[in-house]
Amino acid sequence: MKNLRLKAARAARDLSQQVLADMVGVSRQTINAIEKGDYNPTINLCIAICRALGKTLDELFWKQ
Amino acid sequence: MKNLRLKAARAARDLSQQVLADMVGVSRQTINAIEKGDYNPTINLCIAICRALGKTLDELFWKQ
DNA sequence: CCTCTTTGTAAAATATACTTGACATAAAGT
DNA sequence: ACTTTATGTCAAGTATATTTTACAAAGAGG
Repeated sequence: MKNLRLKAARAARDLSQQVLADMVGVSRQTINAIEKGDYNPTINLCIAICRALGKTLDELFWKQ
Repeated sequence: MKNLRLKAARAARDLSQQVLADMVGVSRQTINAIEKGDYNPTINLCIAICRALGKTLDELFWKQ
């Protein structure tokens, strides 16, 4: 399923997928795939994304 | 660096690495490596571990 | 002692996260 | 019209997460 919380948090900071990808050191396609929900990123990448967006793991990646 | 919060949470529930590994569907070595801090598990595995131990991502995997 | 459980560790193989390069589309600006 | 930016998607390759098999050491209990 899509990760809309991530998409929203990125939008709230007005960052493109490309810019966020550069900030965390991965390719744009990786960010796109995570938002699309295709796969299963590593925890270190999730943490880097959270830091870039000023959120925590629970806020962006925890599934109730 | 070691993940001592994970080790402590597992100890608090009196689970061996093997039993936790079975609960979340990975090998014992994978749990051992995560506690040892060798590597970088996927987010879905982290979530499964959190569920098994009654913790959240922030409690076990967030780095301040 | 002996056995069983737990943990630590290692090497080789397999599955999959992630990259690179590319193409398509839609929206915004000139 | 043309260009630029943002997003979506795909296929082939590379890096690495995870498995399997195996061995060693320490502690608990019989």
